[in-house]
Amino acid sequence: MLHLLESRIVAAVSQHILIRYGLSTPVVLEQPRQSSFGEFALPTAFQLARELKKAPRAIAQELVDELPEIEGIRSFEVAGNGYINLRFDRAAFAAAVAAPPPAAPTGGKVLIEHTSINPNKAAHIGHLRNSILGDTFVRMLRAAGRQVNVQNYIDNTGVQVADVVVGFHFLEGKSLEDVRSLIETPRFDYLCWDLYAKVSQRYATDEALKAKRAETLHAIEAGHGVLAEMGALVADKIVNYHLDTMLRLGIVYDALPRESEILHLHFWAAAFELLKERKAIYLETEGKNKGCWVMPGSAFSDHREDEDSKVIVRSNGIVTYVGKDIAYQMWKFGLLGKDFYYRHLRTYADGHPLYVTSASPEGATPGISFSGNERVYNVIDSRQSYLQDVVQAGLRALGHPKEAENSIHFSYEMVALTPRTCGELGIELSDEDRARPYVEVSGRKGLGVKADDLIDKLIAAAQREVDSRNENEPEANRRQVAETIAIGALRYFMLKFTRPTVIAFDFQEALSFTGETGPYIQYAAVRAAKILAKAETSPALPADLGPILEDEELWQSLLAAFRTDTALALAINADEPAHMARYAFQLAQAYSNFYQKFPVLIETNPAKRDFLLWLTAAYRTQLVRTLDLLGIAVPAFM
RNA sequence: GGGGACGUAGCUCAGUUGGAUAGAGCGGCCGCCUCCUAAGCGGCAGGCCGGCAGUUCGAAUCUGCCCGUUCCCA
Repeated sequence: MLHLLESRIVAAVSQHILIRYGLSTPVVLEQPRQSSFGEFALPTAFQLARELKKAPRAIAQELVDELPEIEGIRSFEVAGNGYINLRFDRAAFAAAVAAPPPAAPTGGKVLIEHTSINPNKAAHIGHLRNSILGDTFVRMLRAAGRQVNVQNYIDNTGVQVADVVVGFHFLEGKSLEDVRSLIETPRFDYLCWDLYAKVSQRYATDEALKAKRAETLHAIEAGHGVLAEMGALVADKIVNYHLDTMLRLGIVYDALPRESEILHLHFWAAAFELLKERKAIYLETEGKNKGCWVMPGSAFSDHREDEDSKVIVRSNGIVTYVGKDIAYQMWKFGLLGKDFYYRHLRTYADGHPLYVTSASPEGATPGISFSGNERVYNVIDSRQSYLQDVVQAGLRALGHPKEAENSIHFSYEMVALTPRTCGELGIELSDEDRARPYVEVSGRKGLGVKADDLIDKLIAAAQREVDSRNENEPEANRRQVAETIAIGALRYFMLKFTRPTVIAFDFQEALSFTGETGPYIQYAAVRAAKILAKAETSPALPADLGPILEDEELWQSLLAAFRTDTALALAINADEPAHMARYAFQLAQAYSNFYQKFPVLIETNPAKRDFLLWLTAAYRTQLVRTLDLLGIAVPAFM
């Protein structure tokens, strides 16, 4: 609604400036710093001042005198040294906001790929940031009417899986049958976590073991033999663990594209031919990269010379990860001329299916494709930005500038640990590390906080709070509420930081449920629900709003309740879920203020009571909706 | 050596794309439950927006050069 009014103002003012001054200055609307200044401010006079060579204030006065009437706006006035402040027609705004128009679907297919954890060990907090960011952005885009598919890429044939197989087979002498029974034991993913760390450490001193690594990797890539079977068993089982962990956070997927199918369906071979044909890569004939197929450095970076070329195919004929990534990215846009087969893997509780890729039509569901997207978001941490640049350059060199433009590296900084938290976890730090602001999580060193452990710890902390406040509620309900609060706390914590900010993870901070946290926002929604449940009447807007809305505080409360669409548009435009999280907190703050100042149920003026109840319902709706965008549910009680 | 990100209150971070008196949470101090849930609300204290120069009517925001932290590529 607010959004609609904004575009109406922008259109009217731009039109006026074009006619009056013959200028097509972009009109910007701001929210005034002080609410007493009005609902919107136009800094347009400042922008015009330069071109018109007149004082901003004089231009502002001219505009105010001459601007036509705009539906929904009560007044314009000059303020400060040239601002134009706008005030709404309050009753009209309330009436319009009570009956909002439905959002229309827009745009083509969008693909978001997130999570993409190596299937060789349990997920950790760094992975949680990835998944929560990706999932939240999916929710935001869908709410804005976009058609979004969600993928979780599975590198089931990579070195990390190979390392765990090396551990089982060569270090511990386990047979295929041993592993087959081992994967059914509880917390197999934790067992792999430790084994992976152990193998990684061992490589440093054990050359013989390290030699087994390449052998194992080749066997897994080829896809047959005992080592390959063992790798498949491990990877499939760990993927299941990851899916379950993410499901605890309400995160689901549409498809799991796997590296094994990218290999077996020869995606790279098709891409290689195209890259050669379009001269995107060339065969190096001298220097250190002699015999390699390389992409010139100038193709992917303004600051690089051609000598800084990136090797795509090594001189021994082995393709690098970037090469395979280019092929895969081409598939995402439907530029490869190849597709996977898709096999049904599981059905989520809401009935929506999850597919995994397959190399043959046997057992596949016909008529499905996740290829051919218009826009692709890859949620990957910022350490990969160099490689993502190369992938993007690959598309450009192949003659697909539009697809390169629509390849978005949705990057974010890592989650590290504070030295204090390392201490709490019993991780020994060097003096050098202790002096650092944060310590990087490392799977190789087994250094990190496992996702499920963190979730369990959060639930336990929430459970203590819930139990102490709600003795009379049945235990099952209290458990349910504790889980909802824990997930709310975790998701909000991961979302409150903007993407380029390194999160120095600290248990004390993450376990806090007061202040700027998920539970604070949930609490606001619960309080509103309680009032609505206790009220005898159902909320309805009273006929005569005039006198009620003259109360400045009430008017500000009403305004604050209806900024969701504007906030969503801004957050999507900035590719920044943190903006949405921030808005959710501000909405909850606005409601908490309203709650404190205006006791609804004891209000004696009937019209005012109706209005307060109606506004409570409005806040409740907006809070639930905004929290849903963040993937946070509202508990039944708190 | 080259490139990216960051530097804002004691701590952790926002800052709507260059606008009015720089904000929030935590921590500290003071206050508010006879009244819809105190996981809440109000108040106070706390700032050379890393430094210097420049662009602009106007800079935390843009440009250049330094200093510091960090990631990546060699």
